[in-house]
Amino acid sequence: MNREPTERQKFLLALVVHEYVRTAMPVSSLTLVEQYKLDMSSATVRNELAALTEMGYLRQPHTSAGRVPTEEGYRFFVGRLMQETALPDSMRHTITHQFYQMGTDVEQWMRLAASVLAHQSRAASLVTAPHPERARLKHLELISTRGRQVLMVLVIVGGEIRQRILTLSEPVPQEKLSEVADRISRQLQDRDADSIRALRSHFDGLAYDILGYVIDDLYKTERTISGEIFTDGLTNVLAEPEFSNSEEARRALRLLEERTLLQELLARTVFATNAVGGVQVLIGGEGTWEDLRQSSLLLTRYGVPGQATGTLGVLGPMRMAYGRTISTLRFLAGLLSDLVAETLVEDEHHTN
Amino acid sequence: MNREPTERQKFLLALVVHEYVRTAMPVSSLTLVEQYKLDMSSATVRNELAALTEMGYLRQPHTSAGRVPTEEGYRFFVGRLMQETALPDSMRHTITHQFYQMGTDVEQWMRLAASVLAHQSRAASLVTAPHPERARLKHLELISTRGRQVLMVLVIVGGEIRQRILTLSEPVPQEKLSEVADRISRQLQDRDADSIRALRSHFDGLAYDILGYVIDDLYKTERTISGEIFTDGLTNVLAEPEFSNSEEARRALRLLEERTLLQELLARTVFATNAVGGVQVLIGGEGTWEDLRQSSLLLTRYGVPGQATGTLGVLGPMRMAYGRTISTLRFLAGLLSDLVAETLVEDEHHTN
DNA sequence: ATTTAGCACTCTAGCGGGTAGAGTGCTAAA
DNA sequence: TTTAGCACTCTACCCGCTAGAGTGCTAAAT
Repeated sequence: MNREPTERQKFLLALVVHEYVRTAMPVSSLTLVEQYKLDMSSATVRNELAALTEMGYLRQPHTSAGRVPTEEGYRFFVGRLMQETALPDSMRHTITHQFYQMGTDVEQWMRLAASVLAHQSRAASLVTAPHPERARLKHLELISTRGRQVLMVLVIVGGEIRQRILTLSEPVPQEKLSEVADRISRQLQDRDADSIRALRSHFDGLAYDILGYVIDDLYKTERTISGEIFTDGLTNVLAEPEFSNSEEARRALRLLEERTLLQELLARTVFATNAVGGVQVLIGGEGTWEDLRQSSLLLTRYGVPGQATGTLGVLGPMRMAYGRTISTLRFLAGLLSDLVAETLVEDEHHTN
Repeated sequence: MNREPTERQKFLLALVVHEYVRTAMPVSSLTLVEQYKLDMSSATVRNELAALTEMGYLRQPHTSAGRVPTEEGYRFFVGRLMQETALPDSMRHTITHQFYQMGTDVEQWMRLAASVLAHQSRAASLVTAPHPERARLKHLELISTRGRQVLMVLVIVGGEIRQRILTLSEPVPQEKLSEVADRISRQLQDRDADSIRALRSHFDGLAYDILGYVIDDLYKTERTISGEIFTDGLTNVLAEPEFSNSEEARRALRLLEERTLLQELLARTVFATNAVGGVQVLIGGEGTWEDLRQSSLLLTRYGVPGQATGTLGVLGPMRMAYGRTISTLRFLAGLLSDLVAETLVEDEHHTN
């Protein structure tokens, strides 16, 4: 069933996908000939479409309807036929400019990335903040609040900040707290949880206790996929005809709402089937994700591998402008990677 | 058209609302008699329903259909007829317990609040974090990163934390930075932006510069309605029949997605028409909000007025279980207010 | 060996008519 | 004032029909 299509068949398959993405209606042989001024008759096209249908790349909603790509068809298109629609240079510049103008606020970057992705792909986007794979201590601060309660602020290499309220066994004056925090900051700077645990025994009572919380928090930082998942363009997917019945829409949106589902998905998808230049393409849920049966999910990682990475994703109908979406993803991933690299270099420099 | 209904008419109006909320189908006179074992005939009910229709509280989708509440009908119901469905004690305890178990992480509180609200109301919920009306400095930290770049961490009374990267005119060693931060923290603790601005001239070069950023950030904190708006239960509203056509669904969800719209709404709604014990009830967009024509929005504030407050909201179809939703809102607002008050007291105590 | 014109065939979307039933409003009696 | 009874209205649904879109196949043309 899946023998290699001829060149002409591949060409026609690409046209069918393109046309179907554009119109959301089954594509007929005559439409193709007229729309793309093909140098052959509709009968010839019909024969070829019949062959593609035989091979499993197209299907007919019913006997007297045009053709629609199957999941297999989309996969073949994305993997073998698609040419990326490069973003116009002006657009790239505008976007780059926006990011650099935004300063160094990670949260703003994430919102902007989500917004750009949603706009360009006309689908729902999701972005996770860059997340250190090994959380290393950059700075510790202890602030006395009331009695035995202390606010612990943990600055992690890369800029992430964690806060937490501790309850100590007895009240400790601010001077003492500052002194301990300062000692820990200086002596354990740039160390990760494991390393701090090994050195913990060198510290006395209060510092020893505090380090317990620090280690705990560093581990927590490594474990959580990311504090927050930024999304945008949810309403885009509701606008698509395949989600007009709203039951399908719910299925898809549930993913974006239930972070646990999403995290599982992200975790399992790192090793996904269809990858184009670092972009994972999940079409129709790949038979595994019931809720995504009608949808496609594109994912890519950005950042500096081994140090801090995050995820960019687009969720939309299977009938999606893969070319434009993938190249947007790639462009944004590159841009964000540069930004992350720069902040890491800054930290690095500080270390030496 | 709006003369006062008789007692019996009010009673029947309440029944119609109740029944329609339950079934989402037009309510007939016979249904009412049977469902609620009324001590009168369907003909009598019919006469009363006709009167209520005349008054504008009910309408008929077509001649031979049952009755459906109008916006006016819902307003009358909420304002005059509704009895709140108190949450069962066991539920209150469970929820309270969850909050106290969660510790002092504000973000977790918000997520939990959004989740509880969405569940209880079976609609979409939105929650903004408690936000100080006057941002007062609690603690300042300056951390050298690379060359002239410095990470400024601002802890604000109430627990909020802001971070920002500054670029100084020349490199400054960490010791000097710490000393300046420490001096500022000690001397300007608990002061707000205005107060710090007045005292700024007492400080020398570096500290003076830094204070500029501090003042700026404090103002920013006061201006932003809240860093983040937490939502949950978006898929609940998609499940409602009135949103099955997806165009309506988009309109409603757009509000929750576009934070600017939402902020405008929150700002203008503080002075809204229909308020029940602190809960603002916006029915059918009150003629102003085109996107909410089919929806109702319930809002309430929580926190300590004049110090730190936040907003709780529920967005759902006009056909909503107002009783349960409002009492849930009230309960949660009280709970969160207590929590906020406690953290404020802690800070207060620390001050003395 | 392909390509293509021609044509019979199939299936859907849409329309009109016809019907059952739900629910009303009204009238007249209780 | 309530209620039984009934005529009336409107919808939802089913049915059959038709126009048209698009196919697959066959046989001729290249």
